[in-house]
Amino acid sequence: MTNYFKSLKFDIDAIVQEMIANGELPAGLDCARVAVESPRDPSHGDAATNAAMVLAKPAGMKPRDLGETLAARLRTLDNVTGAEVAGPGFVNLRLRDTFWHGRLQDMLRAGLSYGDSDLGAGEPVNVEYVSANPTGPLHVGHGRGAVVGDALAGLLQKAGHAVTREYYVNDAGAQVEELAWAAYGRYLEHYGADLAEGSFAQMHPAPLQYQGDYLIEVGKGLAAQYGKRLGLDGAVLGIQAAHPSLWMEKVRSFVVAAMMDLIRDDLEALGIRPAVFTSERELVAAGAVEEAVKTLEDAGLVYTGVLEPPKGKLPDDWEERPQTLFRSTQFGDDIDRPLRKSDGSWTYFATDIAYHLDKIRRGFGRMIDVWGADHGGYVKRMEAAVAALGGGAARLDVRLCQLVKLLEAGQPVKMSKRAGTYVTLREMIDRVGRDVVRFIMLTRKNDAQLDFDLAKAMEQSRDNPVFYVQYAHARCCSVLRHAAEGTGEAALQPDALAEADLSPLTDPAELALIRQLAGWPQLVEQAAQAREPHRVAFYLYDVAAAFHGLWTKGKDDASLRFLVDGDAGTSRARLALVKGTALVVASGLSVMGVQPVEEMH
RNA sequence: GGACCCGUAGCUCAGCUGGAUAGAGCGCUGCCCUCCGAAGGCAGAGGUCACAGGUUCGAAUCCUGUCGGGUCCGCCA
Repeated sequence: MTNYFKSLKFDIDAIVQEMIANGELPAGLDCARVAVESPRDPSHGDAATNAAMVLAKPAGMKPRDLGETLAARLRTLDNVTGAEVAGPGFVNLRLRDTFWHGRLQDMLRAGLSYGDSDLGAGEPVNVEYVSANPTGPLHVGHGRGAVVGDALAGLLQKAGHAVTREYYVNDAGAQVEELAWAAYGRYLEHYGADLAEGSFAQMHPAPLQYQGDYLIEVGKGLAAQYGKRLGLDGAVLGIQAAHPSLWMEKVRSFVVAAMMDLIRDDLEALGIRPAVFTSERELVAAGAVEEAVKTLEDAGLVYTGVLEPPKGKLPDDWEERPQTLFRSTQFGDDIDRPLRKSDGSWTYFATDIAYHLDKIRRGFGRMIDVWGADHGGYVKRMEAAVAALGGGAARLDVRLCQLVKLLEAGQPVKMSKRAGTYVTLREMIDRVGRDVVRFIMLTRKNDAQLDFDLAKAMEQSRDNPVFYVQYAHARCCSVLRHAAEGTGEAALQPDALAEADLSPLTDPAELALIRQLAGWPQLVEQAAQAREPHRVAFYLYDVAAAFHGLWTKGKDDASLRFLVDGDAGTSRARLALVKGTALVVASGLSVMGVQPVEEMH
């Protein structure tokens, strides 16, 4: 149990049980709301509990009186040097220095796995993120979803869940068909066709939606694979467009594969590799939608009905008509949602229900989807559908990511595809580096808009959290390198340092740093439960601040330097602290998918 | 008209699922380099936590309403 708050809570629970046995407290007290946390103000001690305030009322006692009784018993614990009642009834605990030295040993022995928790109990969780339509390269908004999803997956993994990272390929539907038209157009152009005239324009009179340059490559690729015979099965096509029934299937799968390669490369540049890619098209072809709808029908949750027209601005082509509806209102949605389009085909919602049923069948009772904020209106119905499919046993948790606003030294970057000022995720990564992208994307909670300043991201100052945290790690490494010249590498291994005599660590700033580091296991659990990976970034910033502060103290007071001339014992104890700091920072960064830096340049 | 998110220092944002005197960075004021990296650190000024009610020992946090900003609202995925 590396989360020391939990072990203190355990001690308090034991005391309460003992008091109940003695008749000092009535039986049947609920200790669930008893909490142990670190006080905001360090002068209040090392840990505080609200036990007296929470239990006072059911016990029929005054909080401060109960607090005094608890405090008296807590003082008898080995690690406790003081327990006082304060404020409305807090019991503040002061812990022996050796207790903190023990925590430092914990982290040295655990290494990078310090903070691993069994909270998740190996429960499988499916985390689906990005899932951008395979119609082009990823943009920076996708990047945020990718980073948040991946870090959340890492966090849940650290908290003890069996995590599967997944990407849903939306390779069915009208958009992909439109993409295929564009690719086919590029293919014809490769052979010199003018799309504005002739058969292509007749068959596809509307302007093409997808005009990215990356499709020129796809057109070339089609030509390389099929020559001039694409769609004509042996006959030579020339530059005239053939009926889509002759080529659509081939072009669609070709262009989707090409786009997915593009996207996979973009993700790879961020160090992200989803373990599972699920194809919408394959699900539909396998009859998964019919099956899912039948499941809902059997549960009596599907009916034919007429929806009220939406309030506010009405779509131009609105007409009232009966349609196939899912009773999502029974699960907290505002209105029931349609499963079929007017042409009888399934809505996207229906196929998405099938997809989530597929996840449930693969053994995931818990699913997390990371979506862009523009899908906000879709959350309730999807969570409702999963609740319906799982019969209460399955749960979907959707996390929305707000927009990323791109800045250049404080000025908004105007993004326009036409003007060529559009910044792709890849360009962003090439410019500032993948670790910087990953870290900055986690410096805001997911449901708040994120300002990403390309210039500031590279700045080397405290204003830039990536730099500040990396700098702390680099400083640790620098001290350890320095020390290694005297003692050799072996003596600086974590296991060796864990055996060191840590009693020289008595300065308040040193103990405060250990306290900060020892909070890592608790932070992992709380952030995982809240599904908020950004907390890791803020935590590491605080750790870095504590470390930089301690470092500079050594400037003013030579006796506080990490390496003290002529005092091998103190130096060794402080090296243990430096190593512990490096380990916790590295452990946190690894959850975020960021590589710790050993030297700054 | 409705749903979801946001409103905390001049600016950008944290706030540990209800705890004590609400925190950090930037900016402002004043300090600290013969010394393991000053790419850092210390101190000061700056707040009716949008507003009004409610819940209780206790609210920035939970509930209701109001105001302001964003996203979205059959047959796009």
